[in-house]
Amino acid sequence: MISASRKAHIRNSAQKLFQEKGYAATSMRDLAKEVGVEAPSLYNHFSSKNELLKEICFDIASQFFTSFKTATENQNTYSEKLSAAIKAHLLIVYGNIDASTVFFEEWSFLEGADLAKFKKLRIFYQQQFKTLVEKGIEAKEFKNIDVNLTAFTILSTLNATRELFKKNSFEKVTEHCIKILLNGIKH
Amino acid sequence: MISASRKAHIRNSAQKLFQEKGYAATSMRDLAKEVGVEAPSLYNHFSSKNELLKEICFDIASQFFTSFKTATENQNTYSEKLSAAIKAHLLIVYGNIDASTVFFEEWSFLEGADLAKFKKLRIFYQQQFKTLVEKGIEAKEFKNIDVNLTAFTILSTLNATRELFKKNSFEKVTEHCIKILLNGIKH
DNA sequence: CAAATCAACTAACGTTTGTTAGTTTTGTTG
DNA sequence: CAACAAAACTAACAAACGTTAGTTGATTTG
Repeated sequence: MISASRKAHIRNSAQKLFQEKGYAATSMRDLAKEVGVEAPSLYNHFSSKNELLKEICFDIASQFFTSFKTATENQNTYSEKLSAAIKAHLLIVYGNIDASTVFFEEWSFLEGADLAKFKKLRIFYQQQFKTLVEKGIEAKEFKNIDVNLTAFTILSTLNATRELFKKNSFEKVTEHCIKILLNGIKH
Repeated sequence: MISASRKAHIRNSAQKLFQEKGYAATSMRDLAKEVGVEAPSLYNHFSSKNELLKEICFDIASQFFTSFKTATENQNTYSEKLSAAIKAHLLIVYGNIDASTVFFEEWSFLEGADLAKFKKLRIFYQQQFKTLVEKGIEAKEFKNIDVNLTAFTILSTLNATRELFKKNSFEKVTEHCIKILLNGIKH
């Protein structure tokens, strides 16, 4: 049981509990019990409860960014780019349901500079979707709809899919989201 | 300062704080400070912290149900019924942003029988939207899409609008939601 | 094999938590 | 205005909180 995997195991347990009960309602003793250890032992791996949250949030954030970039850069039309971005986003959610939930629901418990930095990342990610919609409108691929509202709607729909993946396959959910969201905006 | 309005004032403060910081992270002393009183005084009006949450959640739930019913029963087509239901839902959200947020985000902190009852209400409300979509498909007004996924998508989009109302008018958001959501499913 | 590092442990700290008990003040009503 | 009820107060409770200190046993490294 080497150090890296132990740390990862603790983080996985934290993701699970934060997702299940929320950050504030999860105590370090709850987490310790889940890991199978006494609470103070956790501090050999993480300096604080909030650092645990920080690592979870920023790690998955970077996955969303990477996935978005590689998915969109190899597409031609904005319709295709948006489809690819949606699919890429959902792939990360599907593969990291616990962490995604923490990312969407618990980030507000980040503190100080971490919180500020996280907010900026979030806005920037949303901006990427907004830009896609904007350029799609310019290219006459999309209807002339409100860009802010549309980008927001797309992301909030995607974020809600965590719930759907419990009972539906990745393919089915993805297909449905792309269909619903793109039909609403395409010419 | 009569009893009823005092109680309402406490509940409003609780809604605000629960929405802002979450139920678990809001202490009775936080709430007391917001109300302008000492913590034990709150127990003259509510028997526990959880009862406060219960009243908030079930009160707004009944508003959603009433609003849905009166909105849909006077419409002819399923397209119109769904539009009316969306608008009715958004009207409640718009008029009760704090309570709606608590309803959507903090209900899981309900305890025992309240929690079980609330879950049933939630499923039933979702079922109403599902039925609307189902009948719309039967009547050939809507495409032959997955009913569960569609009902879920509609509601999660509507629930996310809390955020939008901070920067956009009721009319603009409502119009946008109806357009996006109905265009995605109409023939 | 000794030295050093790592990761667990127990004990305990100071705070904050929801809540109760008992008392005093405020406001209403006969 | 006296009597009563409503709603505030102070003091305090036991439990749970995040975290620190100091120690012990296991594992890795020179």
